[in-house]
Amino acid sequence: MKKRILISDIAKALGISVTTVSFILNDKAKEKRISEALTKRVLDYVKKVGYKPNELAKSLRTGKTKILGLIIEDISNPFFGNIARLIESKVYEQGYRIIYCSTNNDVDKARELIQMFYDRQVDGFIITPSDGLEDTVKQLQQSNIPVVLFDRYFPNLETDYVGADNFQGAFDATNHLCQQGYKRIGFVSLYSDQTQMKERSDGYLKAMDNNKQQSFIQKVQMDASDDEAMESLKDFICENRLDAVLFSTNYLAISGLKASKKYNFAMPAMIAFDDHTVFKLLEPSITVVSQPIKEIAENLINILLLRLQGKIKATRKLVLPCELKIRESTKAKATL
Amino acid sequence: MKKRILISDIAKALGISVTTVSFILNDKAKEKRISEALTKRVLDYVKKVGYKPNELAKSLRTGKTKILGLIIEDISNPFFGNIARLIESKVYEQGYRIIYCSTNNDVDKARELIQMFYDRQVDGFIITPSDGLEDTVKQLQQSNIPVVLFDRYFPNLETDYVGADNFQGAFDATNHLCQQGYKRIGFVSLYSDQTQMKERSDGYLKAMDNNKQQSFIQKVQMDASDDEAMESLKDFICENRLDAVLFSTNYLAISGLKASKKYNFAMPAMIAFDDHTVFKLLEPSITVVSQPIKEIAENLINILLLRLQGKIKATRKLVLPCELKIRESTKAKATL
DNA sequence: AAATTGCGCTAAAAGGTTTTATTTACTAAT
DNA sequence: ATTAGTAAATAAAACCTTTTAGCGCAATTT
Repeated sequence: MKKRILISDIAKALGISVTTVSFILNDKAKEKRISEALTKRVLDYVKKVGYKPNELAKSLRTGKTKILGLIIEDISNPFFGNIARLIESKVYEQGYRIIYCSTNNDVDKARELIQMFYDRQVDGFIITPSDGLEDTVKQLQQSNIPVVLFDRYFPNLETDYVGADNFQGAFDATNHLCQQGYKRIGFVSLYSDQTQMKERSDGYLKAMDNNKQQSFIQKVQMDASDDEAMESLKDFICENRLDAVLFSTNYLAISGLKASKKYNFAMPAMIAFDDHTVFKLLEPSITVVSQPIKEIAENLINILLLRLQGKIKATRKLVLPCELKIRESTKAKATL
Repeated sequence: MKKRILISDIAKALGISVTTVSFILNDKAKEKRISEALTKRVLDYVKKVGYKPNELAKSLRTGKTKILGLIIEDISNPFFGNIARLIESKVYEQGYRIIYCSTNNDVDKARELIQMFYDRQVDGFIITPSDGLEDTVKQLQQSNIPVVLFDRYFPNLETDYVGADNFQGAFDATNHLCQQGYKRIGFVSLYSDQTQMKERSDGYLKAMDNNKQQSFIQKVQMDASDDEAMESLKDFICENRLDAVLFSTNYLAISGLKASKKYNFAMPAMIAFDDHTVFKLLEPSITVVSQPIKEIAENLINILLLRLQGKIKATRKLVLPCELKIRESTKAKATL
């Protein structure tokens, strides 16, 4: 690791040209009809001295960096953290690297990050777009740089996308609550136009309609503090005398649980969207709608890699099924 | 964002040389005695056309990438996830970017990642070193590239380091358990030579000695599956009839909690090292030794930046105090 | 009058690759 | 004996910056 050795050093040492070495190193020996003897000689020498090409110079010349930009909402949320980890290792096997950043749902920050990654010439993007990022994504597409969205998308923009079946997930969860005999089932969501929220909301409403039940919906500001969220959740649950709640995200569910502790009211039956370590451990354990994290990560990478290789033209939208993991928090309501 | 504009385009458009533009863009206008009029003219034009230099070319020339490598144990552990997020935003303000990767405590992977980052010419490293990484870190130092370790360090290697006062944290926690009247206090750790584990273990032992109590120690294999960990924890707690346990990491504590649920035994009084969302929510809530995450992140960055600017020579080792957050899991034991 | 200094700017090298276009030295065919 | 063709390798351009060294001129100093 002491002093970097260059391709020209190798050429000099072996008494051949830089070009030849480069061809051999880039697996173009056959194509360029370099003799097998020389190929072997070069390869052996390169291995012996441990030469590693300067990736910067390589990227400058080729225009490819082999780095992908991952723009997610919040790396400290286990849902995103786990996806990030899976993506990271998947991509790693393919010789690509990840640069990631969290936007915390701030459009301006998202725009800045994307610009920064663009300046660094990442080869492609995986983005959980925040509200208002449509233009930026469009610009990327126009610059001909592959983008795959996940978790949510823009209805008016043709993009690759991988996500869970939010409608079905919320629908199943709500149905499950109905079947268990709950009568006053609330839904907690965010003030946001993001598609995944809309879909979950639609799933809840559809199931409520099917079961001929009155619906209760509470939205929380995206930038609300934990305390604000807790207070409004307390009011929502208590004032409406809800006997069950579907939370549209795991952190909303956690705010709800904290609220029940802080304000000392009994949490009714509940289901959270997205699993979390907490939920299995609590007493009672919490029923969740679980997204297929692994499949999401795999498909994101696959689609992005295919794009990078120019192997697909039409945009791909992939919607993967959620799984309802039934735990103790939704046991059947004692019938009167 | 359509077609990249180059510095030469600007020079041509304004009828001046590339050099001049470069000087102005790099704040060397005064130093190089470029006239104010011209400086302004260039700056205005650059802003107008939205020119952004090609960072690759810049890095190739200067040898600086303004990218820092962050090598952590596991991005999906909230302790590391939170540190990563804090580091990310801190560093961002200073014009640096982060590339991160998780090692999952695998030395070989760690070595490979570091090599990869080195090849990409990151300007500096922040590393949670896994066992056996000493040589690699030493090589980096010899290559004159700044490295700051955190969470753990190598006693025989002079390096910058930021971490928590693990000894004191474990000592205080153990003392607290003693004061609450517990008599059979166990300590759960890992088979690992990492310093933070040793220090926590020492803190526990010292406190037990001071209180003239028998100590119980159980170690878990680092690569143990969740089930294996759970089983050995069950045995440890039940067979020794422990009335209190200090867990040396948050995920060990979580395994313990899962075990108590799975094997249906009552979890005795407990304290976990490192906080976790779960712990506040559980019934009873869990007392923790909490590391000063924010201070750790800030100091890591500060030290690394000072190094990068060549402003410090002597190595800095910073040990920050932990805080014992007392919750319900360690209420006083009913005296007989 | 000659030498030095200061000013405002620039040509060209350097950084380390990949890739295009070409050369050289053969062999085979006319 | 010349031409054509091909295998094996290479020189040089290109990628886009930063930075070194220096130019031409006017003003000042010796």
